[in-house]
Amino acid sequence: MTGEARPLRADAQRNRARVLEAAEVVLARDGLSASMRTIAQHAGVGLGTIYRHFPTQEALYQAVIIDRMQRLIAEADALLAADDPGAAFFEYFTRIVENATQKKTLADVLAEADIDPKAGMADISRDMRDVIEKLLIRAQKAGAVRQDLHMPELLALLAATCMAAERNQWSDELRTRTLSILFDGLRSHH
Amino acid sequence: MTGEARPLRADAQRNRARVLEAAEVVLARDGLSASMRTIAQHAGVGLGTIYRHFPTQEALYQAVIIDRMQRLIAEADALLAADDPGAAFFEYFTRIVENATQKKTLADVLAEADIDPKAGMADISRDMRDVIEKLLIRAQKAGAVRQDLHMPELLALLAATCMAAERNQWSDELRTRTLSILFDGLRSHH
Amino acid sequence: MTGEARPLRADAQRNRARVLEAAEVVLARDGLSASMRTIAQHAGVGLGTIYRHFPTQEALYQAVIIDRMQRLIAEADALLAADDPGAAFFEYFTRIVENATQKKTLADVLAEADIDPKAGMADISRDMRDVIEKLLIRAQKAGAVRQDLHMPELLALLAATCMAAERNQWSDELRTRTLSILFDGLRSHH
Amino acid sequence: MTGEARPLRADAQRNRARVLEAAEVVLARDGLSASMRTIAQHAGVGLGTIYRHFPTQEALYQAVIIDRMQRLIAEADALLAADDPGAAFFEYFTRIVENATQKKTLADVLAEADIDPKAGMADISRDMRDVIEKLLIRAQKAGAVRQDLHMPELLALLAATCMAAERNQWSDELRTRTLSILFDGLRSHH
DNA sequence: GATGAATGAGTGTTCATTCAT
DNA sequence: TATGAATGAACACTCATTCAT
Repeated sequence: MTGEARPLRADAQRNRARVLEAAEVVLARDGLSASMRTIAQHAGVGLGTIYRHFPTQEALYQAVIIDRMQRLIAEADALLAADDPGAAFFEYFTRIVENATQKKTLADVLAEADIDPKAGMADISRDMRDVIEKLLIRAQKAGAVRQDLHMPELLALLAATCMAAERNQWSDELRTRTLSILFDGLRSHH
Repeated sequence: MTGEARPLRADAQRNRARVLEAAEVVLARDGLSASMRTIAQHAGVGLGTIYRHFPTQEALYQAVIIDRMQRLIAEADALLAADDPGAAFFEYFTRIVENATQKKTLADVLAEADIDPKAGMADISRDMRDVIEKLLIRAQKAGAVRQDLHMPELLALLAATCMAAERNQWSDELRTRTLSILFDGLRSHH
Repeated sequence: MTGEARPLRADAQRNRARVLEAAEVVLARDGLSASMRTIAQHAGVGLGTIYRHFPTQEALYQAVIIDRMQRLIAEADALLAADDPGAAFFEYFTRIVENATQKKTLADVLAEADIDPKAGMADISRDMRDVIEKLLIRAQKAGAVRQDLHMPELLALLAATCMAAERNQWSDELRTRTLSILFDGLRSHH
Repeated sequence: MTGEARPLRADAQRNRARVLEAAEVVLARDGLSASMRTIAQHAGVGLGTIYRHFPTQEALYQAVIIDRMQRLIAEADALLAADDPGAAFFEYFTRIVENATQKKTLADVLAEADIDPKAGMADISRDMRDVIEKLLIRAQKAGAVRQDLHMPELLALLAATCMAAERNQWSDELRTRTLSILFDGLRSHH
């Protein structure tokens, strides 16, 4: 009833979080060959504990991705209110790619954002898509982004960049240089 | 060393080719979950035959990729002699992405072209890299591509586009639109 | 022994009964693949509560069986005082088989009644045996059942019929017809 | 090429037989809790070898049962040509129950013979059924078995007896006595 | 050289049981 | 006392790889 209350439930929440975190780390390290057993060890919990929180390996993976997308989507709010719509747009693009570089596994979802609205992923994908679309429209209205850029190719480029950044562990410098080139293609040619 | 002719050699070559081809098809269809047995069945050979030619699953996959890269590299020759160096450069970029869309599995290697020169892949990756570099330099000299575009970011963008095209099965239209945007970023701003 | 009343004892008894009932239902439905968790859910109690009352899955199953045997044994009392000992004997046999058809899981114990006096089962099995024996002797004295029928083969036939009825879910008609044949074998040939 | 030829194939056949035999033994000993690993160890083969021959645990179990039924069905041929149809009928019934006592696991199928024609079991069950029906009809024509005995109750009684004999490991004496009683019920009352 | 039977480590998943709350 | 979160042994099954034929 107080701030510190409900210790049992708290422990469970804590384990859930530990599993999620471990899954993120192990997935980043081992890729798709990560095993549930390894994740359990990494999280310092029993194998069964994972299954208490996530009924399936796939469910766990989805939860990892959803978790990260939620955080990313939350970051967009501030940018949607930013003074410079163009800067906001490019910053968010950059932020997403940075995130992929660090954490991996995001790309797959972004990849499917425009394509495969599977299971519980559908909603969150749509949310991400919507947020990106809003930033795009604002930036276009401000004349910072070319008018003939539409969502399909924007998502395609975003997904592509994330995948490569994640897979090849782009350095900060490479990311900067690469995005700089890419952004030149997205900007208005007055 | 032997007095006899080598009719079997022809058969062996044939089997090797059959396995390679089957591996390409099955990898494209089943992705990483493709099994050696499936490939053997598809090739119409015994499981052991695969192992005679390729010591390891990984070796087979590498061979598939090398095979495709060789063909892609060969395609570059004509373009290196083309009249319009800019068009040649963009055409080759497009060609590689098309290839990824159709056949899958290429992206991974391209991805690593600038990074992970593992095993026998090193040489062919370097060849590919060289060919691309030559096309780039010609195009830059002709003023068709910006001077400040260097190999790392070019390869990064190429890898990114291939991965996404392969994974998300870009339609012809999406590929055209996406590359059009991207190419605007690569071009010279006079 | 304590100075306090025991209102909780009533709750405990109630939970024990609920678990027992749920176990019967779930065992009938799911057979041996029934899980403790399912039973707990069905009973509307926590998993731990089952273990408070029954230390082991096996103990619970035994309790279910003992419970049912007790009820069956109780039914025998009236028949032991019945006017027609022959009818009483055959009716009880029939009743037991009917019970097996409806509820499942009884057969296994009956099966072991003459054989495996394990754990707390021993007593109740003996009670059941005694009651059957009494009915048999009365029926034999009344000339309704052949003299050379002894307990081992009677129990064997009873167990056999229960198992099959339970496993194959005999219809009422099949049970009637089958027992009719069987009973002809048990009757006296004058 | 001679009687001893084809060693490779022979080995495979041999392993299949070994697995089948081991499965029979282990199933008899451990019941349904028998594990594939245990069977493999018992057979002296690797775990994968079982799966080479039987795609599924269920498939293996079915194969065990089918194997035994085939042998039993083969035994019926001689009896179908016997001089005394009544004796032949009762002998076959006895033979099947004996078999169940020794080997276990047969009962389940017999149980389902009249009921659940699942998968590849259907044919062999039908064969068994047919053979029993032929023996029954001959015995009825010879006046040795009551006319009003029909297949459903005959199969029910056979299944029942097999189950109990198998589960409770009837001694020879118990089997003789029990069947003797039962057969009195099957015979004609002139 | 070609075959495919054999192998067993490894995987995802279930479930009886324990114990902190 | 009741709860259900945690545990991990156990299971069916897959698949890269080896090797006898």
